[in-house]
Amino acid sequence: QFKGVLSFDQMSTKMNNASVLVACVGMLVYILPSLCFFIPFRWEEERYTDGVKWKFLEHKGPVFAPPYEPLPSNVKFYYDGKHMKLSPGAEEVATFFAKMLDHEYTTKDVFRKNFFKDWRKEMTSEEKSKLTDLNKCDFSEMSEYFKAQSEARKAMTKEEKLENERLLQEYGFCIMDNHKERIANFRIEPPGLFRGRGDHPKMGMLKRRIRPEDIIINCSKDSKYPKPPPGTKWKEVRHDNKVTWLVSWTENIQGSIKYIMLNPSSRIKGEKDWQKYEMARRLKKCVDRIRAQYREDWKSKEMRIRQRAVALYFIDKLALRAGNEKEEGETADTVGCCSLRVEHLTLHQEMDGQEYVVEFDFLGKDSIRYYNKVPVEKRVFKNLQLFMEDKEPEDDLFDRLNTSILNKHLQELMDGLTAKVFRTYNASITLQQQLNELTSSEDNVPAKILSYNRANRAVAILCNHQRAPPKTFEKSMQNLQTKIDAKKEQLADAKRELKSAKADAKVRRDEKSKKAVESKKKAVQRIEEQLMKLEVQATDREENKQIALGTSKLNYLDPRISVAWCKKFGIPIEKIYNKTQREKFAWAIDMAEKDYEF
DNA sequence: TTATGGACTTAGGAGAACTGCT
DNA sequence: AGCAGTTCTCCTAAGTCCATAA
Repeated sequence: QFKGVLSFDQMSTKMNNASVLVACVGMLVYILPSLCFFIPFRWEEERYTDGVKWKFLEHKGPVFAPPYEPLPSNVKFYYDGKHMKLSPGAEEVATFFAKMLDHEYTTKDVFRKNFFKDWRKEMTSEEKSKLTDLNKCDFSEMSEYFKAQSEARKAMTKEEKLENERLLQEYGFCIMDNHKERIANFRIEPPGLFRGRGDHPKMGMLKRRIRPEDIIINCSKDSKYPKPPPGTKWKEVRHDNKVTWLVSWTENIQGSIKYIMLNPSSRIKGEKDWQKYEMARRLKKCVDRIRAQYREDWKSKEMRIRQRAVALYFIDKLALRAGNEKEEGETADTVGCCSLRVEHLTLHQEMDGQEYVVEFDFLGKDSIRYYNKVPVEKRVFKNLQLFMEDKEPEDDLFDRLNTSILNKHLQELMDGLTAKVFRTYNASITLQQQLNELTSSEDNVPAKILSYNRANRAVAILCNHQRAPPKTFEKSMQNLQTKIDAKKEQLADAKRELKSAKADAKVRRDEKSKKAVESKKKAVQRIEEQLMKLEVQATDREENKQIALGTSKLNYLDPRISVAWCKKFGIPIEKIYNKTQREKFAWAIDMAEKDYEF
């Protein structure tokens, strides 16, 4: 259905309404084959088939990390209390460690062990024989030096900004099929020490410097190829128009490939984003059938089918991720639905007055903890007991299931359906329902925005999008409360003044005192509004303490729902989406009318 | 059937930039 | 102007899912 989508070429430039209309009609038409003769000829040339992503691609290549600058001779390194001059290679790696000294992970055993092992590889044989114990290394002068440097840099940011702007203009854009597009990450990742998330077995390892010889360039044959820095060569220049990346290289920690790709505002990303939400809307149409199906499958004679059905129920109900298998010892120990282990669930026949409660406790993506107590249907509960029978805690809960089996099944239920579509679907439908429930047209703008944030928050909670509470949270809450108290006093004063003005006006009965009453009334009103705004702010912030709204907003919520909501309730779109977000969602902003339904 | 590679989306944190207040 | 607090942008790790090889 979504193969060879229509061009969004109008998205990168400023769309005019007429072309948007054409685009919308075009899309609609593409979805309804019966109207195929309607496909405007102008799309013909830009609609690709067979996985072709572009016809023309030209760019300037990546920006490399600045070369290493040796430390000034007065910044010293000490081993066992004695000054020691390091070779340039060893010194560079030492500075990576020194820059992280304030961070907790430099105290972790695994980090130190990995770092020291990789550092020794960069040492001269003489250094290697001398430096045998990391605990005897003193990086503090280096650390101080870098702190001073970053202070100094703050003072001269003007020139730096200018240089950054120049680099952006020169390397930050490419031409893809007649359009100048912003590149997302045109800078090559600088060398440093790898910091995994959570309990990562490779934390502290040396991430090596990427050279032109490591780089594969992708561009069209008939474009001006990017030039490698003088005296160097690219690893390869290829012309693969079945992929969207411009530059790639292999990273040395996991051996995986890294890419330079386009910004979310680009046609190629926007189009994909739109397809994602269209897929979720297709799921909406058949989700009832699928739910009925998996409930039926809970009773299956076959264990693998029961497991599949229970896993799918979790993915649907709890918005869990699919849960691919991971290579042990290569990454932090995290799981998703299909990779859940027995130790991650506790079954409670009865808990807090509810029957059949499942307690989940596991680390998910980015080692974020998922903790939830969920009442489930009796049949699910019984199945879980069955799956857990005679197993060790570290055994797989779904031993007859993996993501590939699950996705194959989903594919049969609906063309193009995979596990992650459920997350998108449930997130978007939740936003829409919550907005319908929470928004009142009588509310003023800040109250409506609070409702929006609450709807957004419901989704973030569903998807378990957490953040570390800001370090200054308690204090800033207190400050806000102080402000509110002050405002309340101010309001009381204003009310008193209004009262006396009224009394005054009753006695005097002249124009001047009437006017005074009016202006006092206005003042009271204004202060009331300000107070209300502050209180709303406080509520919003308190509720948001540990919740990250950004991820769902950016990746799970069909932007057309938000755009429609803004139009319906007269909220300026700027209150919901900042500049970057508006660029990313340009297609939705121009497409969705106030009656859009997900 | 499983393992591996490849391409792409999704994720939270760090630091820069901005805003509003005194 | 300077500061504190908030918001935005950048960074890159960590997922998903598909294709292909063994």
